[in-house]
Amino acid sequence: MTIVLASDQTAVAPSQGQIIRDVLLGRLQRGEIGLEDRLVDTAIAAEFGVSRMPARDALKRLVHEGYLEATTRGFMLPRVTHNEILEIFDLRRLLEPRAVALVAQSMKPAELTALEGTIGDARGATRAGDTELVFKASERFRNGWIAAVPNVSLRQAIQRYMTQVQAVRMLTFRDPVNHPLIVDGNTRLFDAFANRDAVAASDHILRFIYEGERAYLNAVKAEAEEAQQAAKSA
Amino acid sequence: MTIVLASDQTAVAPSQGQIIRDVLLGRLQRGEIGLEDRLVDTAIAAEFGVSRMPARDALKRLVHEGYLEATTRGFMLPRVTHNEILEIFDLRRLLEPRAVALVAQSMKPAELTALEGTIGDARGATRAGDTELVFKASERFRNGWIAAVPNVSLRQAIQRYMTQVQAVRMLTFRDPVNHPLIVDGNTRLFDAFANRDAVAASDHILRFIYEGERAYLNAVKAEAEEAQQAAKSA
DNA sequence: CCAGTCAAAATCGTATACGGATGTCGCCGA
DNA sequence: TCGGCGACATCCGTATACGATTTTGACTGG
Repeated sequence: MTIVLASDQTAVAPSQGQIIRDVLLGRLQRGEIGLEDRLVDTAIAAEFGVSRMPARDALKRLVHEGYLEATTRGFMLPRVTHNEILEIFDLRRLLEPRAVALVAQSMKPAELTALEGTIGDARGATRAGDTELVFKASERFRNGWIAAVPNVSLRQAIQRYMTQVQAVRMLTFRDPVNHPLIVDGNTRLFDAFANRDAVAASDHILRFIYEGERAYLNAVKAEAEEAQQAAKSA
Repeated sequence: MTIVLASDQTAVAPSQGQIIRDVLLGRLQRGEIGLEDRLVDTAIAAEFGVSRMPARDALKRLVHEGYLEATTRGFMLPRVTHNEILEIFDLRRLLEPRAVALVAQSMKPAELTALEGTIGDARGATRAGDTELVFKASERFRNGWIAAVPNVSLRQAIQRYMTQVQAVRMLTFRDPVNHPLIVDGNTRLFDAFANRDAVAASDHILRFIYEGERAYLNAVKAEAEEAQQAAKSA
């Protein structure tokens, strides 16, 4: 897999700010930055051995990309509202069926093989009951097919809300009941890719998104009940 | 109309960079910056009476928003490729039918009245043959309904590609044949809004986008033939 | 012991400065 | 006269520094 930049083909010399931004984005996407963490430019600068400017640059860019939120005291993860999450499910239903259809028609054997590996990993991890690994494998599967979306604008539109999806995903993953649903959904999607069946891919992802929404709503309900129980017992 | 910021409710003190960015964006959207113009941070800084930092900040933000392109020698208008334009038409067909359907169901009387004004302006300008005014009115119509999209995430996804749409629109507007098509399309869409007819709104915008794509392809073909003519006569 | 006030720390936004890369222009030779 | 080469100008990225604002924490008075 070659490194592909956002909009250009020749990467002469990525600036420090760019490098830092990429590293931070990786951490954000891997969930290494918690809701309570505050990212401060001076700290980032010290870590990377540069001045505040490239660090600030990276932070401001991440804010603009929607990955962070600027506060009066450092940069933090944006607080995603319940409503926003429902909006994003709606948006996903518009974009992703077409995206996977295009992928099904254009996927190269090498990409297919890479995806197959993540499916196997997820299956193994589910049997072993390793939540963390199921999560990682499913994330790699998703990132894999998104990277294969041939319509660049469509791909970028999908990637915009990836962090929020990631957050929701982390919530629903806490209930192991959802693990087989996710693995099965991914498997069906993969089979559609392998068969170059664009229609099946669309149908599967749509069903998958609806299932994800239901799982999210269940998780929210469970959390609310839990809070109520705690309040009652106190 | 109250001033609503991108993501927050309280505007304590917009930074210089923010102000400059807004001013430059206005110029870009009004077409005051040509394809050959190079925006340089020192010049911007001098114009606004600040240092390079806020100017650079504004420029980099505009780059990230897709309004500008960073070169080794200043910031310029991005060169949108033919392929990218076709991709965006595809994306529009996915997002905008749903968006206008939601608008049709949720539009407030005040917003409707504002849109009605732009329709009237466009009709008048078409009769008068004033390309510039038709363009402006149609732009205000589009911005008007986009602002009324209740799903914030969906709205932002649409706004992301607005500059590119704007560029294409400017190209197709050069042929007055397209003016009545545009005005009629907007009128049909407006009627659907007025009748709260979500289905009709979806259908109209979809047809409108297809017409837009055809007009774009015709404009490209016409341009190519023109270039050929010029080459032959030379 | 608690509340109010004020000072200090933290952090952001901006200013100024320097080095490096890249494009441009003029000069020189064929 | 035209092409190649080198010095200069331009502009970007980054470093360092300073003032403003907001939060935190301690100190004092009730």
